[in-house]
Amino acid sequence: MRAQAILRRELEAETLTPRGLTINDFETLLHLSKAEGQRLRRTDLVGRLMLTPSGVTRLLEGLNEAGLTENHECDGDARVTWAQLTSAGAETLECVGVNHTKRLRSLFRGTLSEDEVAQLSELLGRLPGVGPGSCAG
Amino acid sequence: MRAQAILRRELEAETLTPRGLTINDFETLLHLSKAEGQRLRRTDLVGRLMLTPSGVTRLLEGLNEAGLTENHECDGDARVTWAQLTSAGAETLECVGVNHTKRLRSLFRGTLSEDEVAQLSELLGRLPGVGPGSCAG
DNA sequence: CTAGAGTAGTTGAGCACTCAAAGTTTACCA
DNA sequence: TGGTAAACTTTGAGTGCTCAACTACTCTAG
Repeated sequence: MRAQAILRRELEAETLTPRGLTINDFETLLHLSKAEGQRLRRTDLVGRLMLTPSGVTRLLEGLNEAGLTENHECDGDARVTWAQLTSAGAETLECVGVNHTKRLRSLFRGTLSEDEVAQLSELLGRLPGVGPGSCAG
Repeated sequence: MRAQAILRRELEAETLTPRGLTINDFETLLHLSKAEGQRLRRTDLVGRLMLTPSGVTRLLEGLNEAGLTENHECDGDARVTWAQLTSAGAETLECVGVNHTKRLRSLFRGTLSEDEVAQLSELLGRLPGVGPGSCAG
């Protein structure tokens, strides 16, 4: 638990904070960019980011304000509002993402081999309440 | 990173929150109980809990208020104030600790074998910025 | 013995999140 | 068809932490 806290902080400071982004901001952009139509419902993000619904509301608030995402109504279900990646969002994701994943990899390389990373990922993935694919590497 | 977040929340809700404790409260008590004289300096806790000095100040504020720890001056260095475990603190640690570690173990058992836990711990321990012994098992 | 650097700790402001409660829309079933 | 349960989301209040700036003490070198 502690390991993650410090690693997270380090990564965040490295490339994200200078652009005013948090890890969850970054991962939101990442998830959106991978999603069909580059958009996701709030509930989808709740699952993917492991936040509460209100947490997602606040997160998107900031992202919308920064122009990196947009709200879109859903025809057919007035309850849901899509979070849609804007071109500005895709752009900053590209800039940040390259540095971020580069930094991430370089942190793991040297201490952990390719196999060990896979092993770690497998073990972590088997922990209760945690499905696979919750890692943004 | 996500794995830890949800695991932490689950464990916290299980046995800690009912007593008004957070994970860090618990770990503070644990570290104090293991320390010589059952007391530690603020700086020691900064290292052990991976918090900032101000975080530790706030943490101890609550623990002191609850009567689980006490401040003690240090003869010989007026800068430091010890965080001292009280008997009430030791008592609640005992009550909570049993359930907490029991719950922790049962979460790991079934999904991870003894060897795998050791393996996971070893891999995690090699991550940069993370010394050994940062796990409160 | 004094100036500077270093160490220990606190404080105020702010942030990212949580919980509980609510509003709104949709689905299901008698 | 109407009523109730469920799904999706927001809001207000509160929490645990961080950062930056600060005070207070101690050590070391000249």
